[in-house]
Amino acid sequence: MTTTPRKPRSGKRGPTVADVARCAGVSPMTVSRVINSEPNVMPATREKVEAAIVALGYVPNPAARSLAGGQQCRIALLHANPSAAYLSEFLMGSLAQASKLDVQLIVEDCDLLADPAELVRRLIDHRVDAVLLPPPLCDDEVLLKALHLAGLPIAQIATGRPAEFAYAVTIDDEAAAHAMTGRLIGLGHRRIGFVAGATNQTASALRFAGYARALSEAGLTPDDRLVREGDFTYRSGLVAAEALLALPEPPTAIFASNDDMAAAAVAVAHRHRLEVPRDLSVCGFDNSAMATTIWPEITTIDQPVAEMARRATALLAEAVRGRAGPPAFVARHIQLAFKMLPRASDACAPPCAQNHGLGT
Amino acid sequence: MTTTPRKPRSGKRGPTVADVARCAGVSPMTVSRVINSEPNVMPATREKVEAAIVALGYVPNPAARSLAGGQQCRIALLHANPSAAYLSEFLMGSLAQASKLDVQLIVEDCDLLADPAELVRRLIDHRVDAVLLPPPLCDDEVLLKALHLAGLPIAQIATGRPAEFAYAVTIDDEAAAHAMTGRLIGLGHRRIGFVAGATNQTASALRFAGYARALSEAGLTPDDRLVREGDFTYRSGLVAAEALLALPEPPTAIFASNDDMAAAAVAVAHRHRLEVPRDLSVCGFDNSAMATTIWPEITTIDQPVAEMARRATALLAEAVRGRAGPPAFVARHIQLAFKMLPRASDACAPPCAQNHGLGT
DNA sequence: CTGAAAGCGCTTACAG
DNA sequence: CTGAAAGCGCTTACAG
Repeated sequence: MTTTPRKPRSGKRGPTVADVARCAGVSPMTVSRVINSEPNVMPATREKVEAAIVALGYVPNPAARSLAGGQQCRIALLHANPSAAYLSEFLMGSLAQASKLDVQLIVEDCDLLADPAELVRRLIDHRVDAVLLPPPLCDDEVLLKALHLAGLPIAQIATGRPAEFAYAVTIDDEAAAHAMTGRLIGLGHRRIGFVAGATNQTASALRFAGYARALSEAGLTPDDRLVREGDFTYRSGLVAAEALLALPEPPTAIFASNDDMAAAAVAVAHRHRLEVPRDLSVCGFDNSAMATTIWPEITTIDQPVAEMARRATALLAEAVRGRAGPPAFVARHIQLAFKMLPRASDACAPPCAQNHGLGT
Repeated sequence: MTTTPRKPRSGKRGPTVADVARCAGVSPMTVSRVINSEPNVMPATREKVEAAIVALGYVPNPAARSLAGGQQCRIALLHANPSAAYLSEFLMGSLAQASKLDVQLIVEDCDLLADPAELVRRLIDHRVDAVLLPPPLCDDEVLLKALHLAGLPIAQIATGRPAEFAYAVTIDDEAAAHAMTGRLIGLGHRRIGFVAGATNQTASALRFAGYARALSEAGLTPDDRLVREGDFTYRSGLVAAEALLALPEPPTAIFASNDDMAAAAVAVAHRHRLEVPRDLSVCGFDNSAMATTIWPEITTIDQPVAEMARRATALLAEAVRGRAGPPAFVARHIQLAFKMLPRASDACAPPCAQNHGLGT
C-alpha cells in the first residue's frame, strides 16, 4: 500500500501559470515573461502563450506576484483635507495606480495630528515605505522634517513650495491664477476682487501672486481693499464677498482662490440682488464639485487631482523599489498642466463700470 | 569544493514568522496561531510569542497570508454616484474593511453603463467574486438580475427595496423622514413643503412615505401642491423651491430629500429675501458635505455611509469565503441606525403662520 | 530565447 | 496544545 496522498487544498481556484504553460507547451517561466511583457520572447512563443491565457481565462494572482517578486511596497496616504470630494478624486487616482503597481495603500486620517513624531513612529511600525502628502499636509514643515529624518520618501501634492528632499507633483498655481485674472481683464473688468486662500497652504500665495502679476501687466493699479483673506471655507468666502460688495466702489468681478469661496460669493451677490454674471462675475479655482453643483456653474481652473495622485504614487513606488535610479532633483518635481474651464459665472463687465478703475 | 550556494533574494525584508518563532522558542505554526488569535494556545506561550513580535517589530505579510490562506477574495465596487463626497466616505469604509479582511477591492466607474451583460462578463473575466452596489446602482433591476444570474453575491447599499437574493445594508429611510417631518411639526409648522428625490432610487419613495405618514399622524391634510419632484441635484432643488415659494400660501418649512436640494432651497429663500430659519425652515437628508458647507448649516439626517460600506464589504467577504453558513434571509438584510442632526436651518414656525394649514 | 530549481512568507491539513 | 511537512502561485537567479 502506498501512503495516502495529502488532501489538496480546498476550493476551486482559477488557472495558474502552470496551467497556461501546459496549454501553450512552454515553461511557466516563459508564461511569466509574457505576463510581464518582458522582451526576449519570440513572437511566435508569445502568441501561443497569449492564446492559452485567453483560452483559459487566466488572471495573475497578485498575492503570489508580490510575494515572489519581493516587491512589497507600502505607501501611506496621510490626509487632513476637509474636502471629501478632493479626497475622493485623489483616492481614485492613487488607488488605481497602487493596484496597477501592486503597492499597498494605507489611508490614514490625520485631522487631529497631535504629535508628528508619534505619527512617524506608527508609520515605521506599520512598515510604511513612503508617504503621500496632499494639501494641506504637504505644507506642514514639522511633519515634513520628521518624515525626512525617518528616511521616508515623501511626495508633496499641490504644494507651492516643494522641499528639496521630497518628490512633488504640482500645477503652476501662479500661472493658473494669472490666466484666470487675465481672462477677467479681457472681459473688460477693471476692479477685480480677490479672495485669498488659507495662509497655511503655500499655493495660496502663488495664486495671489498670479492675480497681482496679471493686474500689473495690464497696467491696473492694485487696490488693497479689493483683496480679502479667506481660508478656503464657504464661510470665509461669505465674509470676504460681503466686505467686497460693501465697498463704496465694489468690484465688477470676484476671483476666489477656490470654488467653495466662489460659491459663497455667488450667494452673497444673490442676497444683494445682483445677478451673476450680469452684475457680477465670479470665478473659482479647483473645479471641485461645488463649481458645477450651484447655479450658475462656476468658471474655474481644473486641477487634475486624480492624475496628480497617480503620478505621485508612481513616483514613490519607483523610489521605494529603487528603479528610479539616482534621484535627480529635476525629475523629482513634476508639474502638470491645469485647464481653464469657462462656464456660466463670468461675463463682460457692465458697460458703465468699464471705465471705473482705468488709469486714464 | 562545495557548490556555491544560491544568492539570497535581494532587499532587506522585515522579520518573518520564522524569526519570531526562533526568538520565542516555538514553531512558526504557533506564531501563526497567535497572529490569527486562534484559541488553543497556552497563555504563557501566547505571551512569549507576543513579546517576540513586539521585540522584532514583526508585521505579517499580507501577500503571503492570502497566498497561503487561499483566501483570495476580490470584490468589485461599482459606482455611478454623482456625489464624490458620498463615494469618498463609502470608499474609506470599504477600503478599511477590505484591508482588514484582506480582500482586494476593485473600484469601477459605471457612469455610462451601456450593457449590463458586457459588464458582468468583464467582472467574471477579472475573477471578481462579489459586487458592492451603492446607490443608484443598487436599484438597477436589470443589473441586479444580470449579476444574480452570473452567480455573484451582491450587496445593495441604501436601497429602498432589497432583493431576495442579495445582501443589503440600509437605514430606515421611512422612519428617518418621519422623524424629520415630526420635528418640523413639533416646531409648529403646518405647511411643510417636500422635495422628492430621484424616482430611479427606491429610497426616494420611502422618504416621501415617512413625510406623508408624519403629516397624517398629526392630523394635517396632505396638500399635493406642497410636494415637488426633484432628482437629488441642486438644480432640481432650485426649481422645486422656487415653485413652492411661489405658492399663494407658501410653506413655512421645506424638507428636501437630500442636502444638495436643501441647499438650493436656502439659496432660493435668500433670493426671495427670506431669512433661514427665521422666515423659512429648511431640512435636508444625508449629512453630506453641502449640509455643513453653506450657511446656515442644514439640519439633516445622518446616514452612516462609511459604516454601511464596512458592513456590506464584510458581508460579501463572508459570503465568498463561505464562512457565512447557510445564508439566512433575515441576516442578509442589515438595517443601521440613522441620526437626527439638528443644526441652524430650522426653527419655530412664524407665529402668524401657525394657524394656516390647520384643520380646525 | 528558454527552462529547471529554489524560494517568497505564510497557512492548511495532519499527526502527535 | 504544539509542530513537521507540504503547498499557495508566482518570480528571481542562474544555466544553457
